[in-house]
Formats: sequence, C-alpha cells, structure tokens
Amino acid sequence: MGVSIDDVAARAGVSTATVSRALRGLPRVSPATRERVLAVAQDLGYVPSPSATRLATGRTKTVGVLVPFIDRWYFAHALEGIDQELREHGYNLMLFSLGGYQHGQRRRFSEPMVRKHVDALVVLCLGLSGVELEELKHAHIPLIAVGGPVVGCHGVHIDDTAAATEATQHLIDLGHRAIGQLRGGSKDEKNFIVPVLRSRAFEATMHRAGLQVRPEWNVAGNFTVLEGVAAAGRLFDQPGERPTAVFCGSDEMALGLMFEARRRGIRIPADLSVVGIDDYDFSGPAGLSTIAQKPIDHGRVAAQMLLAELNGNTGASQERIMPINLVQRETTAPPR
Amino acid sequence: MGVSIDDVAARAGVSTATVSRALRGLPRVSPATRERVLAVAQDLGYVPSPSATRLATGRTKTVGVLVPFIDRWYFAHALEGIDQELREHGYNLMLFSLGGYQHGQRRRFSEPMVRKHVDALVVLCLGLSGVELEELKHAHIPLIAVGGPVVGCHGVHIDDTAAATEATQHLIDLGHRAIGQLRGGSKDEKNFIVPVLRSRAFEATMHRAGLQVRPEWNVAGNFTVLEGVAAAGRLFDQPGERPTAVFCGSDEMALGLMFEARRRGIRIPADLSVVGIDDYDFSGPAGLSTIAQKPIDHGRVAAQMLLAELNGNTGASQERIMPINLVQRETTAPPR
DNA sequence: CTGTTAGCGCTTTCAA
DNA sequence: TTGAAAGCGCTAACAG
Repeated sequence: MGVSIDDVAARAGVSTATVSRALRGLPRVSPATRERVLAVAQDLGYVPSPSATRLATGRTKTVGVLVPFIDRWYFAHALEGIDQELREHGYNLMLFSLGGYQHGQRRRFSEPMVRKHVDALVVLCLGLSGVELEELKHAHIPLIAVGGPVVGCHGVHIDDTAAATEATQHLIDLGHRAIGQLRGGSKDEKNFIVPVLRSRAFEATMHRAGLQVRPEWNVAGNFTVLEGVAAAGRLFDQPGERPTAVFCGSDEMALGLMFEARRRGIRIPADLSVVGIDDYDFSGPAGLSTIAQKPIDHGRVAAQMLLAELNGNTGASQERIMPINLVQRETTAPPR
Repeated sequence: MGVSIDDVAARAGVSTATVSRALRGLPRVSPATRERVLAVAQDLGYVPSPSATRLATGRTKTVGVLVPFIDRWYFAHALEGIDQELREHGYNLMLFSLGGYQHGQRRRFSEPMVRKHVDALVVLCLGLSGVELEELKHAHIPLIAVGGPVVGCHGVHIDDTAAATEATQHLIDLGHRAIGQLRGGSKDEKNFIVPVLRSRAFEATMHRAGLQVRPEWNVAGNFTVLEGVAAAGRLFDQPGERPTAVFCGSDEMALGLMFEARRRGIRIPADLSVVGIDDYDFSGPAGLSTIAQKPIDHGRVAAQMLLAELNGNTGASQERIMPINLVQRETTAPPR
C-alpha cells in the first residue's frame, strides 16, 4: 500500500537523503537529480508520511483552535479566517471544543490535550484560568487569544469598551435618556470577560452623560437569540415607564428583542430604538443598527502572527486591536 | 523538556516495553509493576508522544471533517455533534475546509490532503466527484457523508424529498393553490444534491396535487438570508398576481423572505404563508413554520459509526435516515 | 552535490 | 510477567 521514501530512492537510484532534499526544495541538489526524483515521486504517487516527519522534526505542522463550543456566529467566522490562512501555508487545523458550559461552568482545559499535537494554539473567546495558562506557557508553544483579551497572553480582538461606548453614545446622541440594557448572563460573564467589558462600558457611558442606569431595565440574555427573546419579555413586563431605547451586548440578543417587540406590537424604532454589537449575518436584512466587526479578519491576523512566530520570527504575536464601525440602519431614531 | 518513555522506564526500574503495556492497560503486567509505573509516569508528568505513537502504530487517533466552508448553521451544529462523540472516545478532530466556492465552483479535494493525517473522514454537505471518491476509496479509510446523500458512500441525513414534500403538502392542505418557491442557486445545486432534491420534491408534490408550478414564482436564493432577501425582492416585483404561499428550501432563505416581506408591508401569514426546512436557531423566535431536523444528532451518529468501524466493526457505517418533523408556528395559515 | 548513519519515541514480536 | 531488539518513515548532521 504505502509507498515510502525508500521506494522513491531506489527507483530514482539515489539515497533517501537526496530524495528528502529534492522533495522539500532544499539546496544542494543538482537540477537533473531533483527533476528525476520529482518525476519518480509523482509517478509512484508518493506522499511523505506526516507521522514520520512529525517524529523526525518535532513539528506537527498543525495549529490547534480551542473553543468553548462551536455554534456561535463569531466562532464560525473566526475559524474560517484561521483556516484560510493556515491552509495557504500548508498547516492543518485541529479543533478542540470544550463542549459548552455544564453546571454554568465550562470544562477545564488541560495542556496534555494539545501537547505535541499542535505547534501553536489559538484560544477563541475563552478566559483561561491562571493554572491553565501556566501549563500552556510551560509547554512553550506560541499562543494567541482571539475574540477578547486574556490576561497574560496576547490577543487579536476589538476594543469592546470602545464598541459598547460608541453604541451607547449613539443612542444618547439621538436624544435618548431612558435606556435599558440587554447584557450577557452569568454563565457568559463568569467564563469570559467580553460581556463584562461591554456591560461596564454601557454603564460608564450612561454615568458620564449624567443618566441613570435603572436596575429593572438591566436584563440578562446569555448572548443568544432565544434568551434574548426571554430577556426582552422580562424587560417589557416591567410595570411603569418603558425605556425608549435598549443597548444590547450582542446582535443576537438584539434580534431576539426585536422579535419579542414585534410580537407585542412595540414598534421599532418608533416606540423603541435598538442597537447591538457585532454585525451578525442577519443584522443587515433585519435593519439593525450596530457596531460592526469582522471576525474573519481576526482569525486571519491571529493565524498570521502564529505562523510568523513558528517561522522563527519571535515576538510576531502581539496585542492587536481590530477596527469597528458604527452602522446605522433602521432600528435607531430619536425618541418621540 | 520532554520526558520520554525511557525516563519513566529508568525511574521505575523496568523496560520501556513494560511501561508501554502498563500505561495502555494491557494484560501481562503484574499489578504491583503497573502501579509503580503509573505512579512514576504521573509523577514525571509523562504524556506519550502522539507522533511516535502514530508512527509506530500507523493510527492517528484523529478523524477528519471535510466541509465546503464553515459558516453555515448546519455545519456548526453537525460539527458540535461529531466533536462531542470523538472527544468522548479520545479522538481528535481535524478540520478541512475547501474555502467556499470560487468561480461558482468549490476547490477540488485531493486525497493527499488527508492521507495519513486521519483514520477516517466525514464529508459534510459535499458532493464528491467520481475521481475524488475513487482516490478516497483507494486510500481505504472509513468514510461517511453527513448532511446529504453522496453516491458511492454511506451517509447520515434526512430524507430531503420527504421533507420538502411534507412542507409543500402542509401549504396545500391549508388550502393554498398559488404557491411559489425559493430554491437554492446554481452554485448550491451544482455542488450538492440536497437543494436539487428539495426543489424537485416541491415540484412533484405540486404536480401530484394538480397545481401549476409557475416559473416566475420560482426564484433562487443561494441558501442564505441575504440572498433570500434579494430573491424575495425579485419574487415580489413580479407584475400581476402574487402567490399566497411560498415554499423555501431552507429556513435561512425563508427568514430573508420574511424580512423583505415586512419591509414591503406584506403581512405574514395574512397575505402570504411561508414554510421552510431546517429549524434554524432563529426560526422559533421568528415564528417560522418549518420541517425540523437535528444536525447535532447527525454528527453524533456519523461519528459513532466511524468509531465502530475503526474498532474493527466492519460494516458499522451504513445509510441512516434521520427523523424530521413538521413544526407549525405562525407563518402558515389558510389563504384569505 | 550526494550518501551514510544516527536518531525521533513509541509499539511489538520473540525470547527468557 | 518482563526484557531485548527490531522497526515505523522520515530528517539531519557529517563525511566524502
């Protein structure tokens, strides 16, 4: 079955070392020899055994991606970017999912999971604990966080504080004073700092503008559409005055709120303005005003840094703040 | 840095062979010895080198997943299921994306891409060409298709014909006669058979009911929300009579159509009934009637079959039709 | 420019 | 029950 380097060497009448050099494009091989080797290899359908190469070189030519779970908009797009960059450079992508949160807590990550399986690791939207990070550093493999800041590790992500501030300020600039918030849930906030950053920035911006943050208008939606619907329900059920606008920590929750608003006959933006963060695939069609980011670019950039690092360019991976921009569509307008 | 099996052997005062046996739980090791080896290994923080194991055994303990691109609802959920199953059994998941369609055609898959990298492969929502399949069979690794039938290869998927038939029949049963279709685009249909199956089943069901399939009510939406919006626009722009209901090949397109309908003041379901297929995350909150499927289960089942096959259970991977069910929500009602 | 020769770190007969 | 030794298929000095 498997045709090995020896077969090629024998057939080409050279040593295995020469075959190895010729096939990898190394110098010190005569053009004639190289050509012959290449022809024979092609002819025999020879493909080097990655297992053998790994063992001999100590490099796996694969990069790991660690995610808390898979089915979220940001992950899929970031993955797409990482994958593209990796594949263009002959690297493989190994996916490590922690399988979501159980008992409100994600599964612990242990370094042996990835040990010797990958040359580098990107940590996607995951807050690593001190010990986890320590293990990883000890393993000495290049590491980069994507999707949010991780202490003790460089990352590629947007400035979430700036994003939430800009979104909130957009509402204030339109003249809104009674503003509610759809924030992440306790699971999100316990496991990752991004929801917290966005939430805090909303509150800081409100205070800075001399506006009150009313606790009863502050509901948790777990960053999903479904929970967003439920959270919106709770918000709308509050007795008394209703906010004229809502800042949502993510577009997914914003969309959920919009569905619930429609069900209740609350008109957007006439009765209620809504702004989100992300620019989810649906946001355009839904007319949702938002702070846009491009996760696919985050993935590409992170992968580039890792690859540079693996090519000996020490210090290639750095903190990198990616661009955001306010996209005003139809869900935000001055209050009436 | 790396502590190897020799270190453990030396420290435990046994041979490497014994360490190997002890650690893998093989018989023919005295309890006392095993215990000592385990303790030493634990103590030294020893983890076997996967590269060495691969080379020695010829098995990689990893399964590959081939996808046309990543950011689609079905893929993320199926991946989640595959990943869960794999990880529970100590297997790793290597992701191979073809990076979408360029020039309307996906990148060609070549067997060397995965050769010796994985023990088995799942092909996700991809129609493999004859040559591609031939290469794969020649590589003798277990193979299974997920998300749609692939000729010459077993698969785990729903009966797409039944799904589209049921959806269409649902509209007919409600009393609709003027029914339009939002189908996949040429890219989808050229690269995968599922869009074609759904489309054909719609037409067959219409004919069977003695209803006319009007070409001008038959628009292409590429299976995405964004394209669904555009396609709906084209449908609504048709002069003359409008259909009273639309069958959509996927929920994503259905949602797109709903956004566009709302924008134009077309009321759903009062003016127009809409049904989709999939039960996308948003479908519940949006109130979309649909034929539900559970891709995460498809992933689990496929992974189970592959693992069984790898455990010597030849013939474990078979054709498996997964359940679907009509979920009637608020977008379908009798015509007025 | 090319060949020889050690490994890389495990697994797996085959003996003991 | 345990050990010795021969690979697995490639890379990387080191000679020539």
